[in-house]
Amino acid sequence: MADEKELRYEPAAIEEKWLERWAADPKLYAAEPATCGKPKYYVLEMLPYPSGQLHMGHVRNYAIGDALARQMWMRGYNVLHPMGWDAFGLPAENAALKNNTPPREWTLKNIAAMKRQFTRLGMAFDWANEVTTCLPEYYRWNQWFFLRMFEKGLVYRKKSKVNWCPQCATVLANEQVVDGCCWRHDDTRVEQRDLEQWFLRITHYAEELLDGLEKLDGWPEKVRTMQRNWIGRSEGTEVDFFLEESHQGPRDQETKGRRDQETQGRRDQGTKGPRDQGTEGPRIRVFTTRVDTIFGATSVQLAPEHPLVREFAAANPELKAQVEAMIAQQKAAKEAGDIGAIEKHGVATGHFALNPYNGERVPIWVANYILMDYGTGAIMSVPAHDERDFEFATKYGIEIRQVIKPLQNEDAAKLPFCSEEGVLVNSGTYDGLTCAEAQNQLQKAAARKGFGEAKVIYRLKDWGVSRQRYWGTPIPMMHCERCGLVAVPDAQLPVLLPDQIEITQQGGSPLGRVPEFVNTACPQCGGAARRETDTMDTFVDSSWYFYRYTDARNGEAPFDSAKARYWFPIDQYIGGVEHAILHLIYSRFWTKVMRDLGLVENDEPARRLFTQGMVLKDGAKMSKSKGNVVSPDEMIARYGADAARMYALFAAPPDRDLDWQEDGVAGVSRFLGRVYRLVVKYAPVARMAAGSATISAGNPVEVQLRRKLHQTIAKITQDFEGRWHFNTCVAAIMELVNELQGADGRLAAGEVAAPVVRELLQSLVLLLAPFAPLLAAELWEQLGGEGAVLHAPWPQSDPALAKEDEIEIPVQINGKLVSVVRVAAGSDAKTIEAAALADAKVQARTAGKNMAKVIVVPGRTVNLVVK
RNA sequence: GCGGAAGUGGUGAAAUGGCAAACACACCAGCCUUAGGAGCUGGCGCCUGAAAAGGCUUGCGGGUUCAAGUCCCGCCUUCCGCACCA
Repeated sequence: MADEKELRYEPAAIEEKWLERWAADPKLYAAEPATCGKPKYYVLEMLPYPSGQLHMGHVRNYAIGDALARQMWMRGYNVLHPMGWDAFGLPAENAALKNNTPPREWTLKNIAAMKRQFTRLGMAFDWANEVTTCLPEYYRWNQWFFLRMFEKGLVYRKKSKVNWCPQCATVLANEQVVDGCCWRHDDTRVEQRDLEQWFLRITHYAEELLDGLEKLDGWPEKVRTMQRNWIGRSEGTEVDFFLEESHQGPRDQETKGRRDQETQGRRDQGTKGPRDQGTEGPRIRVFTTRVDTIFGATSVQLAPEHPLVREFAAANPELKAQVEAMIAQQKAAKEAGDIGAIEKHGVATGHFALNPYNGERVPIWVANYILMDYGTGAIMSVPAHDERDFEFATKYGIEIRQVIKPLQNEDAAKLPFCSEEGVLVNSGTYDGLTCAEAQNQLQKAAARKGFGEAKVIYRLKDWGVSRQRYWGTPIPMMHCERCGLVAVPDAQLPVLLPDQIEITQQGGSPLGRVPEFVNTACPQCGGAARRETDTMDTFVDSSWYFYRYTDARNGEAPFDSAKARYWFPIDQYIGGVEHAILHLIYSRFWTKVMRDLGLVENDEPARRLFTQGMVLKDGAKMSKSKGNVVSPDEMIARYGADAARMYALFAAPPDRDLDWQEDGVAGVSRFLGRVYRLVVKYAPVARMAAGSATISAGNPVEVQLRRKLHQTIAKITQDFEGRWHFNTCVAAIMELVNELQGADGRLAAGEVAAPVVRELLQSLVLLLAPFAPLLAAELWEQLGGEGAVLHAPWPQSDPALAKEDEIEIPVQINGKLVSVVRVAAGSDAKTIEAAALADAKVQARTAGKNMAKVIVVPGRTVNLVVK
């Protein structure tokens, strides 16, 4: 036996030794071809942005995935566990500005640095299929997909209001705007500008993206809910209100509007149908989910940007000024991020519209709470049955007419009444119908008479992919003076991003300032053409990178469909919840497009999704400005990679936020030291048993130690399959080690047979391997284990050995714990009851009392109900 | 406002409706020593008590149950997402 005093756990020495060996064996983590005969398992962690430094969030994310990948290898799966770099994006340009380093150089340098960190952490990645999104061999396929989508009509160009960050000098997606500020610059307000933009028609798949969520039961409910809300499906009706032709000049709008309602409102309903007036004339289309309340519509409200408003304003300078003020105020509020807090207000236009169902004349207003980019940008206002309309009508004295009577509490008919639990009143021939019936009939009537239809609308918008930036995938289109918009032919791909470029802080696209890039020949007519200078949103890169991992060196296609068919869907995807909506919805969209192109067969990219919690320090997100950043390099230098990784798994369940405490890392490192000394101390005994030595029945120490071992195996194996509470897995390993250490004297005295020692120590090391792979590799070798620990079979729990033969049963009297009795495991209720009643403490407390009831839960508890 | 998650010792946390606080961190006491950021042993929820012992305890208030941290109802707090979505 080695002298324990001389044994010191030196993580640096052990880890470096094994990292060197692994580096010499690049095939170690390589995925095997489909023909290998093993079941496949694709485990994927979200790829990092190459900022130059891994942070603790990465360490945690990749420690989780690495543990899973390693365990699956040990369980005999063909594992694909790749890694890559989300390498396009703004920081590279910002760095270029700051340090005068070209983005490409800066990015590649960062990648090299982070790859070293990954390697130093002992991550089991298959680098043979590394993907770097900023290289032409990757981004050419972004362009290729863009062209395929263009052919399928999924790409279009539209002038639209965009969020503009003056700091980035670029367009932001809605989702990149946080509280009215840029997501990267939370002190910079986003402005609204009008630009020609490229869009991907993700809304084409809105329904499928929504329905597909039902089947994604391996995804967290939270993520599914967020996506559901993001898609925002809404069933309703579009209805045309007819525009009354008599245009009138400006006047006292408020009082006039009010008087009109009073006289009009009492008019017999339905006498003046849509056929009588204005069927052919101009209309205002509104969207409503409550067409059943249409007889209560006492005004029509338009968004300030509505085209009709512009028309009205053209002839009415006063209105024009008011609307412009409204738009300016809205814009200011949006930029300040307190839209929503803004008070509802509006202006009557002096024009009137006719309710298509009864011809009732209602005033047309412009209101600041109507959104141009949702629905039709116009609503019918029903103050009696909508809270916002109620607030507005109250403020301006617009009539509030109840047309739905509640089914319950009819007396307490407090307005606004917004529930659909009611029947129609004041609604002509529709009186008495339930809301649902009325909606149905009113829709049919509208369709029949040609002034409306049932309609489903979505909150989800098409994906604006244009960016006026340099460091991104060039959009493969050109503008020919003669032919117009022309797609770059496949044969000319990739459209290369020029290397020589001056990065400045000026607005507009940097590519526009590179004549060699911009000036080109039209592939159709050969004449002069200008290349599109927008580049693609980096979410494009991350929407399909995981397919490329299956075939990353393919020069003929984005990937080989046969390979994708084998590996997809991803069995387990792991990443931060901050990507719950954007990245994950775009990825799902891309998968569906690829399926429709015939490239893949799966409908969804990932079967299971896991979102890990954040890593905090002192209860706050780590950030440079707070000065609370913990560097992985420092942790590795002090405690070793194994300790840093294992702490990340031990400190909290993986789905919860984790507060990084260095003392905790030190504790894990001390624990690994105990394991190291224990295993090394008895390794010679274990090695003695090598070969065919069998384990005999065993003495009590052996039985007890093996029991603990097999219980631990069972617990950890189960956790990998279900809950993923790796914190309790590590705790279980600690308990096992504590038990072994407690038996140190017996082990030293040779009371435990060598084959048992071998079983105990080898199994311990195997259980440790997913969490502390470097130490496990060393100890596996010391124990004389065969081959790489990575491919050693995962230990099997023998239930017969794990079983306790005596258990403790708590005894309660009236639900209060009184005593504990020991019985043989598996005892029946009668035996347990007898043991409980025989207990001295129990007898003392029940003496002379009436036993009303005895509840025995075998293996669990006894509860005596005593009066 | 709407939706979701969470609230347990000094700290991170554990607990298929069945002994609350496993496993650690910190702290306290002791041992060892070629003095280390080492190792080993023991203690450690709160209150009363010298002790023995007893009582209390999972954000608050109710409820279901023989039995509730766990299930149900209401409330409070924190965090996250959405937010004038017609």
